Amino acid sequence: MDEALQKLKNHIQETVKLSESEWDFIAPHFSFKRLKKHQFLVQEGIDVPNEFWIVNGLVRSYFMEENGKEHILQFAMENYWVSDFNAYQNHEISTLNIDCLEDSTFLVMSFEDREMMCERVPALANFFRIKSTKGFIALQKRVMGLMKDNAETRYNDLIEKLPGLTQRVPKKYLASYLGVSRETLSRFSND
Amino acid sequence: MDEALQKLKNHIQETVKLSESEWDFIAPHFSFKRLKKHQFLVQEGIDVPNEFWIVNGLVRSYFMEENGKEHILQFAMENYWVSDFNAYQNHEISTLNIDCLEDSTFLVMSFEDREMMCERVPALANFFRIKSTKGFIALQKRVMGLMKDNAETRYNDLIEKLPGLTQRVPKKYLASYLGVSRETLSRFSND
DNA sequence: CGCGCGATTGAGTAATTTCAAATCTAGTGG
DNA sequence: CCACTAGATTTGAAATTACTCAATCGCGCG
Repeated sequence: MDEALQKLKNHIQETVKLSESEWDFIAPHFSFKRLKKHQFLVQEGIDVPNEFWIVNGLVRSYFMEENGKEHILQFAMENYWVSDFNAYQNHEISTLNIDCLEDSTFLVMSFEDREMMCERVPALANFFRIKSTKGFIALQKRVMGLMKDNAETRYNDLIEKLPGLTQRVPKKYLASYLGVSRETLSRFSND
Repeated sequence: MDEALQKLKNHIQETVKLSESEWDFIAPHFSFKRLKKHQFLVQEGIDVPNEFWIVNGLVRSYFMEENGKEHILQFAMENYWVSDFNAYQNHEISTLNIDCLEDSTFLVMSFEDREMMCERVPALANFFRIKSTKGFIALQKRVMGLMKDNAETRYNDLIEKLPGLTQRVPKKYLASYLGVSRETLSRFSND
């Protein structure tokens, strides 16, 4: 836990400066969570009072169609912030599932604490502002890829952006993230 | 200009509280810009020192493939913030074009001013933090739509989300936004 | 040893694209 | 105000691409 908090402190300070007193104010509002592979961080149909910073491990967030088809929205690992941000921000029930692809550990922050801390610690508001902006930019690139590139190009971009992911997750998950059937992925992924 | 600034003040205050002195500090850092239909706000290959708040009008941001195909990333109108946020945030040259689909007016803010104002006026940092988060959520819904829905469903969702857009822009632009050919759009859009 | 999950391969099908041509429409200049 | 033209839309048909369904293969683990 203490080690995790120290990592988080470093993570935040890569983006903004935090005084010791600011950090001492913030730190107690995080709790620690440990999950095993296949356990859920967020489940469809349930409230989402928290967002999570991944200390260690690997998760996927995905949604299901009525017919049962799964679509992976994101893979997230060490240093990523994850949640169903729509449900979290707007106090709705989740439409996403987030489960662990590996044993994972998290620091947990509630919505109320986040808003309160952002009011009290401007540097933290700036931190999340910049993080959100970068998240927005990353998603925009994803949309551009979906519109411009075929599945094979998107596959190559993915393994370039997250090398090692291929070794950590079954290919069917990569297909689900890329938006193609496993069969199609299988036909052009030659390794 | 003054009228535009007043509108912006209201817009910001829908999300956060701003004192009069805070507003008086912020307001002078915006400039006013007026463009006619077909003129460009942002152009591919050029620096993007500014982001823009749309006072009035309608723009599209789009990117081009090497082969010349255009893909519309966003339609933006009154009250929207637009820019090539990737280029703007990371001081890169633009990969996007943004042009006016109607005569439009804007309030202009530079990157340096934004960062400086967010440091000095925490409420503004919170404003942009929340705006970014909502933008992220909206984009995520777009990605989900692209993965889950066929073009016809995406079309219906679009005209539901932005009614009136159909009357304001040629259908080929809607097709470009949706990620289908105009011919395909034509075959299911019956009005 | 065999079960089960994941990956691959094949064949047929569905959806969308591309190319081409015809039709319609709105804005411009005379 | 009208005629004209460029742009926008529609329609048809062929070609492409990815999907689904089905069968098989491969491998790790109990």
